[in-house]
Amino acid sequence: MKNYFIQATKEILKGEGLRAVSVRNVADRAGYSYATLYNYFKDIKDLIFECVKDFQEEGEEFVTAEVRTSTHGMEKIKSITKAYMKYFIQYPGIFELFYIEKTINLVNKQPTIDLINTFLDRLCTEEWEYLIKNKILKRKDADIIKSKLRYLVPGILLLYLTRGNPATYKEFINITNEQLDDIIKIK
Amino acid sequence: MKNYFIQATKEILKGEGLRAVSVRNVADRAGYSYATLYNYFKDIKDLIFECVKDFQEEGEEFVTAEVRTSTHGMEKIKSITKAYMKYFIQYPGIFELFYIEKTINLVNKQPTIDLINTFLDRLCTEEWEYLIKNKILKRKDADIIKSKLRYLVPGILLLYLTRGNPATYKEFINITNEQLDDIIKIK
DNA sequence: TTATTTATATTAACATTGTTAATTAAATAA
DNA sequence: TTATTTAATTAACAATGTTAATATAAATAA
Repeated sequence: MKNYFIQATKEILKGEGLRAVSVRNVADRAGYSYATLYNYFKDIKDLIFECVKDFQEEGEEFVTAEVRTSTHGMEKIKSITKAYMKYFIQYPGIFELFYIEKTINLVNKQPTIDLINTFLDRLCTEEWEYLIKNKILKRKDADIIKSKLRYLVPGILLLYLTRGNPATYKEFINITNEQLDDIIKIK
Repeated sequence: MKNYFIQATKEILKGEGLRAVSVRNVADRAGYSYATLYNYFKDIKDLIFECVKDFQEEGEEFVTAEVRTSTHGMEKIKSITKAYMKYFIQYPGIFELFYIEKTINLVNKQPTIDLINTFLDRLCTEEWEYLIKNKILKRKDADIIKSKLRYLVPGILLLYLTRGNPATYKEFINITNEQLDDIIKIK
């Protein structure tokens, strides 16, 4: 039941984006009245944030499919990161939801926020463990790179998606490659 | 005249933040009717974006004051960058305006957007020129560092301000220092 | 100075948002 | 079957942005 509303919200987020999500819009698509929604969600923000978990699973599948052919190594970290970014480029509404939308009750939704904050880290966990196990990298160095990616990746996405910087997708890809190569190369 | 509305908007942005800026709220504070506003601005977004230039000047003054005691060198680039970040931490509403608020008519406001995109670069221009002139750094290396800062800095601010990552201001400062030191050290 | 025109400001109104309270319909328990 | 509980809908309210019609102030022409 809750799920009808969540599915409808997800469709709108992926299609028209965050600003198109309204109580009435969601309810119409779900086939119920807008007031019914309040029997299942505290408010519209609550509903919107319920979508995060689903999108994480979807994003994980997307990334997994994209990097299937990559072989182990630092290059795979790079591939995962690029696939991660590609997912958000494909669905800017999901980027808004993950990184921009103000939560108001940040404390109330901490588990969801934590999920977002560790998303890329989790996608790479397996690969980091491989690299450390095979002595290609020390754990300490891995942590440094992780930390750099954690802030750089949303930064690039933010400027491209909300400020048109760089101006073209091609440049976006070039800059992404440059920056990732620089961070990821073993020193 | 236009200026009354802009001043009012700036006060609200600095105080209560972007979501508190409404046509009626601004007009009340400016001492005029809300409809009067439409004689001077196409819409509310237009008004909001008119504030950017003023905040840039204010931000520049803030940064200049903060780094007054710094001596020339890479450390000064770091100081400028930290002061830049401090300004946004002090006024999260200005960060929203600069990096988050969707413009809708992005093409229409390109000069303003360009202003934002080059803000930090411009604050550092003088110092970069000094470093290159004195052969402390090659222009090419300076450009690489500039590019890294351009994406990293908004990334750190975004995660801290909208996702509470890291959780405390102290950690935020530590991470900022770590990341800046790593980027800025001469290789 | 007075009348007319122009510029400016305000009021009223509408559509769209989120949210809540009152009402109706459906399902379950007696 | 009837009573009670649960779920869904309608109606209503306040706040938002925006526009059109009206009123007022300022400037200009007679």
